[in-house]
Amino acid sequence: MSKRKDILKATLDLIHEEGLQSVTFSKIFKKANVGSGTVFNYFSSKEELVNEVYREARIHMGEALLEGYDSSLGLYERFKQLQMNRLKFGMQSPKEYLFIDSYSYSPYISPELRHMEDHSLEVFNSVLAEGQKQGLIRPIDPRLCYQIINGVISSILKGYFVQKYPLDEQQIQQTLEASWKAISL
Amino acid sequence: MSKRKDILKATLDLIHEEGLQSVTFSKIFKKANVGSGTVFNYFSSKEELVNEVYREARIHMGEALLEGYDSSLGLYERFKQLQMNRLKFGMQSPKEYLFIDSYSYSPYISPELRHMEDHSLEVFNSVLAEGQKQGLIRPIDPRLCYQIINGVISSILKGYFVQKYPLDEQQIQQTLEASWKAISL
Amino acid sequence: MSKRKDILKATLDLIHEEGLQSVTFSKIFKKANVGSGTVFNYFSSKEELVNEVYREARIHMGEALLEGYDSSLGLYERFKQLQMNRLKFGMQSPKEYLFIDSYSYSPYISPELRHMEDHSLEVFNSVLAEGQKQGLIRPIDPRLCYQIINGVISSILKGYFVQKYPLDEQQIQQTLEASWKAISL
Amino acid sequence: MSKRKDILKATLDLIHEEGLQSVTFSKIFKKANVGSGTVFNYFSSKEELVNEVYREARIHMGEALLEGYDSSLGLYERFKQLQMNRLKFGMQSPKEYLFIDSYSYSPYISPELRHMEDHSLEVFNSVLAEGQKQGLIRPIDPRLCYQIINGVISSILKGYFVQKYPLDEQQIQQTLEASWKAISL
DNA sequence: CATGAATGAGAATTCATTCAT
DNA sequence: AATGAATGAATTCTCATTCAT
Repeated sequence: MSKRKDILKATLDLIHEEGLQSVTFSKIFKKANVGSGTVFNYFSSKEELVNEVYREARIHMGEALLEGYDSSLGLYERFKQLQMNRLKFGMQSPKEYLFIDSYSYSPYISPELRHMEDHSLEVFNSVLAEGQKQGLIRPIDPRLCYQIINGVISSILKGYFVQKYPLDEQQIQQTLEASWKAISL
Repeated sequence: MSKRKDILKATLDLIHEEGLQSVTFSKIFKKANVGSGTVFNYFSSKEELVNEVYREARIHMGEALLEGYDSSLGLYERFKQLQMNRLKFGMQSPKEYLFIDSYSYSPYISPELRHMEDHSLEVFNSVLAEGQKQGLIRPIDPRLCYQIINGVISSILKGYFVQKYPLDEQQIQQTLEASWKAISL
Repeated sequence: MSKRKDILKATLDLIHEEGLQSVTFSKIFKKANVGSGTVFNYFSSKEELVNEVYREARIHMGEALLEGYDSSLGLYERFKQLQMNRLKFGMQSPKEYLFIDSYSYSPYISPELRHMEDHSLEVFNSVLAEGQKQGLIRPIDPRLCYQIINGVISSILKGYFVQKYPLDEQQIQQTLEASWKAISL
Repeated sequence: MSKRKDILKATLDLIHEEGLQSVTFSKIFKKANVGSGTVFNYFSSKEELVNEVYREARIHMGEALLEGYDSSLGLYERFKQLQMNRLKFGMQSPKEYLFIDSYSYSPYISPELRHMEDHSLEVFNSVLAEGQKQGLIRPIDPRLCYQIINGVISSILKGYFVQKYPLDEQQIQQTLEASWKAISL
């Protein structure tokens, strides 16, 4: 693995373990096993490094959300696939998921990055729009709609992360169903 | 206003504006208009100060959530009241709401505080339990259930905060309804 | 003596002893006997500190140049007084003199400072102008004229500083005379 | 041009533009368009590199000062030739001239280099000595004498470099004359 | 209580230098 | 020779905290 990747990984790990406010370069050097100067060959400052971690996490999540997505399936199937993908991504990549969830609205992340191109978002919106046209989904502002279903997954995952409860197959199904019921007619 | 309150307010404002990781005492002194030594007459360290901000925000929110709550009302009425209170609190006190939402799981906040007594939580749980007994709410793990309805409000508020959309009366109603549909039978 | 003065003095001493390129904050702290943070309460960066050293040296020299200057004296007397003052200042304050001489044209010193108000310069120019009007001084561009007489003193002092020769009364007189002859008719 | 020359040139340029204290290898690499390792094939350290720049500048100046010097000419002619050469060298090679002028007494330049063989100095001294013997030049300590005439040129050049004034033929003549009058009887 | 100058541990960053290719 | 990624010692600078007034 390249030094660059070592550094990005160590940074994400540290953010997850101790919170962004206590991540220092010194901790990053040690965790990534690189010399102190090395980081600065790749990232000109801590802010840039953290933003790059964010960018890569967003790309990773964007891909995961669309995995196995089949536009020829029925609307509800597609909805469930997308939601399931999000839930699974959160369960499998808790560090990335939490980092994105926590810092998407932080001033530390540059606005350009926050609004980076995101194909999965377009797919989500097209599903919601189609559902509303078909009369399956309630006629709510699509952005509101998106926040609702996203919020259900996000909140469930956070409870899971702090071990409030396990997330077995049944509870996963209940969660997906809840997010569907929340917006469907 | 007392110096103590000046300091707490300045701290919350700064956390909101720049994120906890960029809040320094020096910034707090200036914003609160107090001498640098003054803070230490009230708070023994930065961690204690931030935790106190958290504690007061939690107390404030706890009261707001139960405002006008009437246990003699019907179950759905009570549910709506609680959810409306949460949404309204978020809209009226965005700094406190966001701070609580963002840092409740941060290592910077002491575990005791995180689990501080919270009457509103008990009330929520009793409503959910009663709803499940009455067959109005689906038989899901109550903690899951709580996360779901909480997650809807939280997510809607975050979109509102970044001005994705306004929150007028109609959209508020849609949000509350969505949170109810998500868990009701 | 105030900490601020301690720092300025230590900085000037170090520049004189080792040259600007090897002056570090760490050396300044030790020499000035102050904590490392203290410097930054007074000067926001090394550049600012060095510029302040320059500014104070210029003020000091400006005062010294005009010491005992009497506008009612004859022209040659006044010329000699000014030149003597410069020579004496250099001999008595070699660190300040050399620093000004070496860095007045350095990019490290801000242009505003380089062109700071300087009453002594005006006095010099008025003496030169008057001398030219009276036909005592050759009609050369006054700025050229100023550089010539200044250059004689400066160069003599540098030789003196590296102990090429002593500067006793006779040599001082010869120097002053040389600078006069250089521009007089 | 060889890499070695590229490096020496880039170094001199940087010293001129930003001052020795701000010259870093990284800047040299970029300006000279060589890889970072390349410098160390030619110079074992930064100090050695800078000293080599100094040495070459001194050699260059030494040659320029004696250009067209004809020992069979009259004394004043020879004096003027030498002074003119110095002035012309400064005007044509401001970077080298200023570097020599500024750093000849810096601890960064090795003492051996500072006192390197310099035929032009001997020539100067012989002219001054002869002038004194002939009663054309005042009987001043020859080192003082040398500093005086050198100082006039140096100072005039510095004013010219910061564009205080142009140096056209008339002003050049005035400068040479001034340096002669300063020491002549 | 209120203040702010002083502090020094430690964090961010620079930069000369090495070394494998 | 030429390169440039990697290094870590040295440097600049920050910031929570103390303490005398």
